[in-house]
Amino acid sequence: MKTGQYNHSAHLVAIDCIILGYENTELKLLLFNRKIEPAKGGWSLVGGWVEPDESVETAARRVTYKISGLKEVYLEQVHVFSEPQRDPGGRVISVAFYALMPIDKHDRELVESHGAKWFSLNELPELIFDHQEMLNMALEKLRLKASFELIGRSLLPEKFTLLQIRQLYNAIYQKEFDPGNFRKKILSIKVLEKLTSKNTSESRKGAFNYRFKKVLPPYRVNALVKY
Amino acid sequence: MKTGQYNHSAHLVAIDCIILGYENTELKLLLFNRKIEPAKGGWSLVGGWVEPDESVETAARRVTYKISGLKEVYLEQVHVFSEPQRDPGGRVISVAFYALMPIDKHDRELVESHGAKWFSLNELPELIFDHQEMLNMALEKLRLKASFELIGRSLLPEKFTLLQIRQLYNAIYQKEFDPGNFRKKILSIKVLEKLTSKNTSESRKGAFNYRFKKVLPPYRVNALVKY
DNA sequence: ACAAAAGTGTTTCGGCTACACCCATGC
DNA sequence: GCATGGGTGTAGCCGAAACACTTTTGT
Repeated sequence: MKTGQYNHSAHLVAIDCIILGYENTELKLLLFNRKIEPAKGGWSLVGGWVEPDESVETAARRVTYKISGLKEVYLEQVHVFSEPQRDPGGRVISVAFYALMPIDKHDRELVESHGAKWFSLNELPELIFDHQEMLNMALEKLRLKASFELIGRSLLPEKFTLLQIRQLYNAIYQKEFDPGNFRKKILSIKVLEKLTSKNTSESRKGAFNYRFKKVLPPYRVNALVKY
Repeated sequence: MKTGQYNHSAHLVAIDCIILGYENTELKLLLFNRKIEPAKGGWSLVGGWVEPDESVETAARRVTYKISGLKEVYLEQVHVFSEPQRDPGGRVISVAFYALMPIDKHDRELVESHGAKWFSLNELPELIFDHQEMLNMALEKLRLKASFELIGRSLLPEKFTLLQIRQLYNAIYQKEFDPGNFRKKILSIKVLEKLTSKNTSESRKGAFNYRFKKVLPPYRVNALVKY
C-alpha cells in the first residue's frame, strides 16, 4: 500500500468513545448494541473508523455527533489500544476518547434509533473486547482532570446549584464530599458566577443557581479535591 | 484493503519516542538525523513504523532497543498525533511515547552509528513536523508523573545520592528544591533504601548511596512535589 | 414541629516552607 | 579557616477536615 511517498503496511484505525452523561445524581455511559459480527448483539462503546482525511479527534467528533446530535461535546484522548488480537474480527488499532455530554440537551430519539442506550455506571452490562479496560482508564483520567479543574460545564445544565455540582463530584469519585467544605473550595477558585434565580425544586429553602463564567480566571494547580 | 473480516481504508501508523536520559544534572533528549525526504537532514524524534503483528508498545520497545541496545526502558504513551497534514510526506498517524533510559548503561556507539545524538533540553535544535509539540506534551506528562511518584529508577544509575535525585527533580521542573525538605519528603515515602557505601566524589563529607527498593510500598496519592 | 438542604463560622490538625544550625572534609 | 554539601531540627503558616450552628420553608 502506498500513502504519499511512504511505502509500508497499513492498519485499520478506529476510535472508541466513552460517552458520559450525568442525570439523577448518577454518571451514565452511552453504549451501542453491536450490529455486526464478531460479538454481534454485545454492548460496545460507540466507535467508528478513522477516515483517510480526518484526525482521530475529527473522527471522534463525527461519531459523537452522529449518535447524539450534539456538536459541543468535550473530548479527550485516553489511550491507544493496539494489541494485535484485541478485536477477534481483525487487526484494529483503536484510540479511546472520553466524551462529556450535557445529557439534557442531546437527541434521545437519535440515540434510540441507533440502538444505543444509557446505562448507569453501577449497572453496566458486560462490554465487548477490551472496552471495559478503556472505560476504566477513561474514568481514571476523568478523576485526575476533575481534581485539577472544576468540571461540569459539559455535563451539567447551563444553570445548576452547588448541590448539583457536588453530587456530580460525588458520582465521579464515589464518595461523599462535605457540603460546607466543598462549597467553600469551589467558590474560592471563582470560576462560577452566582445568578439571581433560585432552584427551589431540590430543597425547601431554595438554592441559588450558578453557571460557569465565560472566561475563566487562571487558577492555581493546587488540587481541587482529594480522592 | 481487507484486514480480517473488516473492510475499510487503512492508515500508516508510526510511533515516535521522546527518549530521555539524565547526565551531568541535565535532562537529555536523543534525536535522530533524518535520512529520507521530506525533511532529510532535519532533527527528528526516534521513530518507526508499527508492524502488522505488533502493538504500538511493542513497536516503541523495538525501536528504542534498536537505537540504544537497552531492553529495559520505561515507556509511556503520550498522545496520538493524527492531523492529516502533519507529515508532508504522507498521511501518517503517529503515537508518541516517552522513554526513560539509564544513559550510563546504553550503547553509545550504537546510537552514533545510527546518526543519533543526545541534546541537552536547553540546547535543542529545531525539530521536524510536530515533534516539538510531542516533546512538550511528553515533558508535561513526565512532570505530572514525577509529582505523584518518585521517578529516577529508569534514569539514574543503580546507586545514587539524595543530591543526585534532587538534581534530577530540579532538571525536570526547572526549579531548585530545598535540600532539607526534599530529603525528608523523599525518605518519608520509604521507596528508597540506604546503602552502606558513600559517594565522596560530589561532596567533601560524602553522602550515602541509596537505591530503589525492589518492591515498593504502596504510597499515598498526596503530591510528592509541587510545581 | 420536623426534616432537609442552604449557607456560614470555627477549631483542630497535619504538612509544607523557610529557615537555622551543626557535621565532615578537602582545599 | 573557609567553602561546600550532608544531615537534622524547628517555628510558623496555610489549607484541609470535621463539625457546629443558624436560616428557610414545605409538609
